[in-house]
Amino acid sequence: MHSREIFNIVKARRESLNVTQETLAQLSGVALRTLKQFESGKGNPTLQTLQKLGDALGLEVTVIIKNKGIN
Amino acid sequence: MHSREIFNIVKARRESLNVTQETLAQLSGVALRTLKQFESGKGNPTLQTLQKLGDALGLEVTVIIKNKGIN
DNA sequence: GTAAAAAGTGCAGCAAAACGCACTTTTTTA
DNA sequence: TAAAAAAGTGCGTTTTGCTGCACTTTTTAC
Repeated sequence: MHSREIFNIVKARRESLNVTQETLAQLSGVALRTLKQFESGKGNPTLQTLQKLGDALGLEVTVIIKNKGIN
Repeated sequence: MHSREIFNIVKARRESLNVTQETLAQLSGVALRTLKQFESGKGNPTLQTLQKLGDALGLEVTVIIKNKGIN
């Protein structure tokens, strides 16, 4: 599970845009409390929630599924 | 939201391995009912649930986040 | 150094993801 | 084509992601 890394990217992006958690919450439709959880490294987000954050931050969120090793 | 496509990949993979929904449920730890929902195109999975299915199917599940357009 | 802004946290409630069960429908196979 | 296996569905329960509120801590700006 690499949700920690995902949250870090979201946070970095938000900061690089000079946007507060509160503003991002409003823009994305994800609750401030939820954002705070994510940025402090907790949580198991749904695809929909990730998508909302990505949309608001101008990020393209894609799930890649590929074979592991030889098949 | 491309969860539909993700579910299709999971289903295709399961079928190519000749594994039933029931067996995949056991192997992955995701409930049979939940799998059925997914494969019939419904649901908004968490990263953890996707990961469980990927693990059981020998698939690598990765979330890619990249900039949209010019930044 | 202090006030304001932003970020982090505990707690409780709600909505929905995940689940189990019983049943029906579709597909497979003998 | 009948029986068995697999897949799909309705419904109720449990679990947990998401939320709001109140508060504390940290960071920023004056």
